[in-house]
Amino acid sequence: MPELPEVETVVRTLRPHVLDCRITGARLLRAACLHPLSLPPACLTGCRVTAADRRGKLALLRLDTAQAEAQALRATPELVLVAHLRMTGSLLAHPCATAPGPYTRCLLDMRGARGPFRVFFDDVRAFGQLLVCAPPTLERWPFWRDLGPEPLELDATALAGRLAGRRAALKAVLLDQKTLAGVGNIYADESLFAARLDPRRPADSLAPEEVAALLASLQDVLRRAIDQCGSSIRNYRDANGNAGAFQNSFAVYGRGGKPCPRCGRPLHRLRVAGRGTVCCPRCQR
DNA sequence: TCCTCCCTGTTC
DNA sequence: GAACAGGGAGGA
Repeated sequence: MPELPEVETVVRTLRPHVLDCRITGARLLRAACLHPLSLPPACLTGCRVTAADRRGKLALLRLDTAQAEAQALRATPELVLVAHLRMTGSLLAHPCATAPGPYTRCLLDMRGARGPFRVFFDDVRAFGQLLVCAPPTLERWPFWRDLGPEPLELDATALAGRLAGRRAALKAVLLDQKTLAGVGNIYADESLFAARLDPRRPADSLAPEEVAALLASLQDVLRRAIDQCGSSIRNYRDANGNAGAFQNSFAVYGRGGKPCPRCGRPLHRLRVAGRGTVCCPRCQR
């Protein structure tokens, strides 16, 4: 399930493939995977990739339209291709002859200095979405507009401000992309364990030193996960098809019933904010 | 603020 | 053959 570290890894591994390359064709294989605000992917033909970025759990390709085949687009200097991978989405670079698989939802034919190749948007569960649009349209997308700050570019004072007045469970507030952009179930559970905080605590009940501990734990977990190229639970892969390794470092996620790494007592499995949650009732308060 | 739904492969 | 995985939209 691609969260911030997985999307960061996808973007880092995709960037060397696509940067400065031209899109020579685009095929949408499943219409439902296109965001309602999106232009048809075919309009990307002729565009050149100028950047590959990440915002929260979103992967973004920025495109120069100067040589777009669709004449109308040349009035717009830039397009963006936004991919939300949700649960099982992936962006994969393949040789140009590779045929789409059963779960390929969109494919881009590209050409760069090293010749032609393809990028697949694969997604087993079909929860993921693609959005092709001009930057002003992005600002009309409420999810984008309301995204909270990047957790790796935040200080404790700012986090405290974002938790203030939020009476919902701490974990629910961390998963809310308006609070912070990019935290999902894995890294919420792992950082709450590292910070010794009960996921059910009201978010606005944290003392300043607890907020500081939470931010330090979250940033540490995210940085370590990025260093390990993310977590491969089921089918997460980077743009080269390689798995991550951070799943081998989980303290609590997916370890309900197993001994707490800190106190040795069994980890509890519960449901918080409608999500499976693992925590240690003794170590997390 | 919380619940249900979407989607499909895997596990029980 | 049901339960489960879960991010986000939409509704209660």
